[in-house]
Amino acid sequence: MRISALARRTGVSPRALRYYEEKGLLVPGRTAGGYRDYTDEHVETVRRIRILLAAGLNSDMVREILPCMVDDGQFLAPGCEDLIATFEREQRRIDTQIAELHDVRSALTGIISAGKAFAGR
DNA sequence: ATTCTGACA
DNA sequence: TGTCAGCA
Repeated sequence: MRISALARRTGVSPRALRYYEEKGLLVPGRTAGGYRDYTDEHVETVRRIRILLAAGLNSDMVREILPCMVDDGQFLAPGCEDLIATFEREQRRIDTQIAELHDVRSALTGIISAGKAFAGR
């Protein structure tokens, strides 16, 4: 199928589909005329890409995890056990990010109270 | 009519 | 990501 068909079947825009290819996430075949040629398998791949992206992972990680996914990521494909370590690093990164957001939040709280004091004069 | 690549008031 | 250009 061509790009517009895959777009309809996945709800993903042709623009995004081409972007996934640019990032090496989705690799379609090419027709003699140079048009991208997708299969039913690609439909499933796009769904997985959406899930991973929605989880906050960047395209580099999606690229490595994609070949390790089975049944929408509930299980890991054999030979991908090493990804667990990567996921744990990801969790630690998220933890530090959460901590940073807490700091920004408190800073805003301070600014807000200062602003109210000013307006209250 | 549709897709492709490249680019961005 | 959208969108427009200039092709095929």
